[in-house]
Amino acid sequence: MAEAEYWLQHLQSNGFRPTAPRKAVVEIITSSRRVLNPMEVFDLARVHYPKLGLVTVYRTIEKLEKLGLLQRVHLPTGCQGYVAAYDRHQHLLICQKCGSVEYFGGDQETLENLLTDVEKKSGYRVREHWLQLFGECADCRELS
Amino acid sequence: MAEAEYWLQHLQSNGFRPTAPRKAVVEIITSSRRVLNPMEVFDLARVHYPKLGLVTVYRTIEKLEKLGLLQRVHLPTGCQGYVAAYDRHQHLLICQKCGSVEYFGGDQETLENLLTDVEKKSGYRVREHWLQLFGECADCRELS
DNA sequence: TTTTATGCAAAGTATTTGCACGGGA
DNA sequence: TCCCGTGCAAATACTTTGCATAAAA
Repeated sequence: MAEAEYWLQHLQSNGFRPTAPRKAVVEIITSSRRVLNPMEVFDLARVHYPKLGLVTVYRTIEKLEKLGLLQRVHLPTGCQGYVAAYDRHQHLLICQKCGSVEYFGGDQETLENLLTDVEKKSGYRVREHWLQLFGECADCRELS
Repeated sequence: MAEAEYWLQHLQSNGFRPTAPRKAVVEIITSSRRVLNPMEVFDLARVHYPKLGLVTVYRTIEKLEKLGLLQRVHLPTGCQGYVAAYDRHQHLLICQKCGSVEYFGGDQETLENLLTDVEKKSGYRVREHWLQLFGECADCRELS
């Protein structure tokens, strides 16, 4: 639970109190390999902290996102999913079977070449990019 | 308005009637260079067809999306935007100033190399991908 | 003791559904 | 005439806000 500890310290050093409800939310999110939406976080965190309110989940997610700890993820099925942000970019690799999410570094140079190429052809100045890949993770491929 | 005609024929050949409300919706969407959400489509289409109801906009969008004519676009600001689908992929180039959207072909080989590289490193089997670029279009760059 | 955080309830917002009427085939 | 499509109203789902109480500093 080291990651959760770190998040709580991060909250604290930004003037937010590391309370029990926030701890419950943070622990669920940091220990999940999947994208979770607010209701899922609520249901999971409530097991450990039954008094938790859904509103607190929303408010905690909002703060974590602003601090850059949490990243919102857009999926074909919905856009209120969140995962721990290990990168500023949405360079995600999402398993369509088990829902697990991971970041990939990829070949930075290849991607930059692609962006430069598009800039030349289109006349755009590219400032940001989202790249998300969907497929089957190694574990799910083994099982099938 | 050739594109709108084509969409209406497409609707018709799939058993849906080319009615006046649908025509109003289709004309707005096919003539827009920007991503539009259902309410924007409603407001714009209503100018030409005042009796239009918002529900019909939702239902028409749903049909157009299923037929593959319309594609839902996820943006940082929201996920209920739609643009004409000229490609199965979300290879979009979006202007952060004027909101205009275009598709880019890019260098297919470069992208495929990138995906293959990620597959090797991660053990994933990649089935789909989304690539969206955000920046400034040529017109907006000129103006600034 | 002071200030922030919480949970409930209520208010907004966005989207979908039920249904009687209207219009295309 | 028949059936699909429409718009209204109501229902539903999701998210935010107001406020009195509770908990942290």
